[in-house]
Amino acid sequence: MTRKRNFTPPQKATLHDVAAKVGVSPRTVSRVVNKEGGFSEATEARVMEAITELGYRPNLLARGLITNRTNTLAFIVPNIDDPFFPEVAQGVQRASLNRGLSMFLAVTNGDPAVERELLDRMISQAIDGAILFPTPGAREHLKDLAEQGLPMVVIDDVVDHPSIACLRSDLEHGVELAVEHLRSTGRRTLGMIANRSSPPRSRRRERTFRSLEGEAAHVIRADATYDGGHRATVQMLRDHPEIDGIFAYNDLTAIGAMDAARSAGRRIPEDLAVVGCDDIAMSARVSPGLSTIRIDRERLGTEAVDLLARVGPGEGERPAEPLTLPVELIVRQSS
Amino acid sequence: MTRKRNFTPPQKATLHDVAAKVGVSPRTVSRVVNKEGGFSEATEARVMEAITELGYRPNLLARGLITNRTNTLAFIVPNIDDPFFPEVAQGVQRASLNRGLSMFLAVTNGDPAVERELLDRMISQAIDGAILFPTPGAREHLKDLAEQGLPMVVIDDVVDHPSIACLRSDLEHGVELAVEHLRSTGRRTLGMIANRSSPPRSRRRERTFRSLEGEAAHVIRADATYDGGHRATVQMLRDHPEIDGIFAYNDLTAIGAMDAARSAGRRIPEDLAVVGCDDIAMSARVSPGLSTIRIDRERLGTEAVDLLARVGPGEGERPAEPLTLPVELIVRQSS
DNA sequence: GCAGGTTACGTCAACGTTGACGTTGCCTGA
DNA sequence: TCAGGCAACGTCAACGTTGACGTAACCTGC
Repeated sequence: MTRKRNFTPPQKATLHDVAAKVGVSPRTVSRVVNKEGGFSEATEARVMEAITELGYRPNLLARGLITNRTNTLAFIVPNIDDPFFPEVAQGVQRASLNRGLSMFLAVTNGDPAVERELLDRMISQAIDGAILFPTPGAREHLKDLAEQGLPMVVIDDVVDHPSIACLRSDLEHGVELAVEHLRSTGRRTLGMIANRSSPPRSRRRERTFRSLEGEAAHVIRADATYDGGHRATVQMLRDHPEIDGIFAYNDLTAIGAMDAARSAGRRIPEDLAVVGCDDIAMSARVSPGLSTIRIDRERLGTEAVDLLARVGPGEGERPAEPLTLPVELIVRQSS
Repeated sequence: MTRKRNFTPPQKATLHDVAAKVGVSPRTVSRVVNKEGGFSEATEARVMEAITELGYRPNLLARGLITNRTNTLAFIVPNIDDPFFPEVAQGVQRASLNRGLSMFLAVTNGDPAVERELLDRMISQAIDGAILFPTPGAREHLKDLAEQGLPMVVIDDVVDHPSIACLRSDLEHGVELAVEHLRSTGRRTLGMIANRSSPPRSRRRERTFRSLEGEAAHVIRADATYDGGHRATVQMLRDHPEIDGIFAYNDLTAIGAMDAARSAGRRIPEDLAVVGCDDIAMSARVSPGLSTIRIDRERLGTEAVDLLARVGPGEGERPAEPLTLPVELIVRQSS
């Protein structure tokens, strides 16, 4: 392959270049860059000057190769169409920047194989840690990775391993609040739209709902999307027309449910009350406004980064019990 | 600092480990890993076996250090609360994965200093390229970076440099469609809510609107958010009560405008028509449904990655004219 | 006046990989 | 029969940085 590049390849400056310019050894420049100490103020000044003059930037690959740290973390989400995840990502990035970290964001579309592929690649990139909403069936794989020394934070799932920290929203309490609220407004028969692709052992909303509603609980599992909620509701209202209150896995699902219910001729909230979960921005905007369980998404992100730092290298502490963040019931017009 | 780690440090396998196990030189293993050829099938089989057995993964830092490629790109957006950007990000990631690239996502909050900081950091990480919606005043800085050899794609702005490619939606046509549509439904006085923090030379929606409406055009600049739209509308309807049609910078702004207008006692669309821009998912859900100019966000992302590959190393071609993607008018109930 | 310490450096090797180039051994054709 | 070529390796250095260690000069206290 012929190289047709005709402008000067803009050689990046290295420690050596800076050192040569100042007349010291690269090691001394390195010391200045990393503020290790062991240099005079005069030297420091001259080095700093040369650095700005040459536009020197440390090569993080070389540094990472030897220190085994890259100041980089991965944040892995099942999807990005649901505004919930970008908002958590916002929190993750903010907290990362505060700690001098960069964030890789990746989307799995709920596919464990994709998750695996992404994590493998991230490991090759020598990330310092990963924060993720695990896909179903990922537990063993995650333990493998942890075994290889990758610090991780899993959100809304529990994996028992010394270098995996767990972070959760208090969904159990959220579901209680939702059901209690629906009951208190006189609803007699409740249905729930659960998430088809939740990891089986972490169907916490569904489990709590069932425990509150008993054996006859009406639960349909659907995709955690607008369409999933729509379709599930059509079926639910057809099979059990007596249902007059729905708790949905998340707000997108709930909004789909509301639209489906109205198409089926139900008035909201008169004939059917709907409560969602997350409190995405959209929920306050739809009509009628969607009642929901609010999760503090920004905080979820920042806490995840904090936790990750705590399971990271240098900290021998075993991560404590899963950290649980509180939730809040927001009542709007849909219930 | 004392090391209290008590489980075996999970030494990652290297080329040397694999080589030792198989009884060949690391160079041969490298050849197999990279499918360079120059090895027998028997050797390949034994190497592959050892690789899976040891769980060997190439160290991308070491590889990048020598090849100067990391198969990594940065995608930099002004914010992530506006669903528009995550959806573009989705496209970017999908296209990236197809090409074997990883994506760094970063959010600037519209601050040029943050953008600069982020890009600098990315460069230190030796990314292969960057895709970004530039912040105002970033042009010179971007040229600096391009000069240092970073391939870039800027979206919805134009920067003239051989290693910067430009990608745009046909917003001019979009604005024409919107204004034409509002006029054709009988609106007499139009207002526009523009984006306060657009780079001055790329206020394309605003410029087109002004060129269509003439000198007396009613334009207010606001933050490109729900609240920005809300506030701008309050002011606009107070100062110019005769306005009966609004074109907003984006859908979030438009939805804010609708809410503000209704609070001010206007019926939509009877008293005031509103048209947005983007067609985010929310726009079909709000009530009344928001008419808007649809931008194919996924495609924007994938085209950006394609373009980036074309300005990347090895391709001597100067990027052609800015690539322009078509837009589409979606009429709903708000107009 | 000198042991001992401190400050401000320098030297060297190593991190894991690949580019450039060298070296076998076998096959081929005239 | 042997020059020439090719397949299948191996060797060595380099990428840019930092950890470990060495050292010269100077200071300190007694």
